[in-house]
Amino acid sequence: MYVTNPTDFRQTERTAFLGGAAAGGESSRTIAAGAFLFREGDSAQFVFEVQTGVLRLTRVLANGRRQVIAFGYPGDIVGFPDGDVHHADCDAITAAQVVVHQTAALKDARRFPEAHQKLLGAAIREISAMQDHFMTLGQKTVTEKMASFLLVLGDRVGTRLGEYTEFNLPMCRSDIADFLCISPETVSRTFTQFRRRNIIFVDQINRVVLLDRAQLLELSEQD
Amino acid sequence: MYVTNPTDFRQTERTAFLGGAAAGGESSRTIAAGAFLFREGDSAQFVFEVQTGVLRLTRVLANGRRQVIAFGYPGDIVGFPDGDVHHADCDAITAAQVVVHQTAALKDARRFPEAHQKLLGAAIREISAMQDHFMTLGQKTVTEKMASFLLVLGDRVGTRLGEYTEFNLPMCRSDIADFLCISPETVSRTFTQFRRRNIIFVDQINRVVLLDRAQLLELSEQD
DNA sequence: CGGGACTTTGACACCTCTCAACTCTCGTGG
DNA sequence: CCACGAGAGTTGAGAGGTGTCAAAGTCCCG
Repeated sequence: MYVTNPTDFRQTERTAFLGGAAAGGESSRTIAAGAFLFREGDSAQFVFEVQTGVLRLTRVLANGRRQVIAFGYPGDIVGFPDGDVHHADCDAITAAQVVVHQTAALKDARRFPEAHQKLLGAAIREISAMQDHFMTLGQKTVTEKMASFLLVLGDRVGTRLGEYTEFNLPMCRSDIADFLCISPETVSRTFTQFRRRNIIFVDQINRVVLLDRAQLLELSEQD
Repeated sequence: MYVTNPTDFRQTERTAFLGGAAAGGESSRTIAAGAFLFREGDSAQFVFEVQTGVLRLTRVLANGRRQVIAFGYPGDIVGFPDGDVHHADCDAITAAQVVVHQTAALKDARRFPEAHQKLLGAAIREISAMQDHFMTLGQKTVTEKMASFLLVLGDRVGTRLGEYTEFNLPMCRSDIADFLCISPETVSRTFTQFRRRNIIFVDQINRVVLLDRAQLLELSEQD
């Protein structure tokens, strides 16, 4: 999950990544909240398709600064290897279920054309989404980043409440901060600012209602 | 080409992307300096492997802000589509030669297992490099970004001059700025700072000699 | 009720951007 | 051969957004 223009995700394939056929030896797996799916440096034997729950991909710089590279929502693929190892940590923000797929399929298009095909599709969509995320990280102000983030989540996981959209924020403020490359304090300040302007409503700390989608859209691309 | 830890590129496959066999209908093509290979919105019929020269991938935000997503150096693949279209502009900074490969191969693993295989490999390496670039954009100061950038270029395209490394910077200052998400003035100031500290030597405006690689390395990861 | 983690809020500093002027390079044309 | 202009790069001054540090508030859970 990257912060992109909301429209981008409408093209995204949401169907189960692996069909019924055992194309490469997939199986299912459950991860408890807080548990790690893999860690940086682990041998990359599998890639994972998120079915339920939310995952978190992170990397840590030598000096301790942390980057949240992506959130893994249902439909996302996580675990594309760097060579033969994972080069990010992946843990579960909420309890999650994933489909496990052997990376062997990555290396043998002849034996697993079906799985291979879909993995390449997923990889290309990932590249596309990451390029969008570059725009967000590099060219946007804090307000624009937060507005984009809320819009994307609303579109991907929101439920309609009349003319409003409501959704959960399972990740903590500092996860959002490290994802958008800003400080947790600034995340908090921006939430407050949005609340004061009646753009969002936050009843519980991780439950958000988008009250004014139009204004959010404007804020997400303002000059 | 992304700004990553120099070590990452040693793993990168440098061999020609397409073997001798006509696996998907490739051909070669020359691009003049300044000419466009494709533009955002163009139907994505081909992906390209850079053989010689340097390409530039850019996107423009609605308000005119520009992001240089990547530089395409020999060995890089550019043009992974977003759906059926390109979602970035690509033009040549210097005259360049590319191998043209039909995107049909992206969609048919059965007919083009060889090409498909290599494309997936390239895509996965691309994802890996982009994740590194996130670290650079989000977590690094201007000095760290510039130091990382110079180190990567030195490793990828530098020639040894005794204990020094020399290379060309075919892109202009504002390209570097838009790639690293900083202002051109700041790029210039950082060059000056590096020159004054005898870390680099700049004889012509786009010819750089790394005098003190150790210090650059330190600057690229300082806390 | 107490402790701890997370969040919010405030004050302040500083890094980087913006704006502006100046310099340098290079190509053109008198 | 020199003057000129255009574009890129450099340098400086000032402003502002965001980070840092610190303290207070909130929530959850034992």
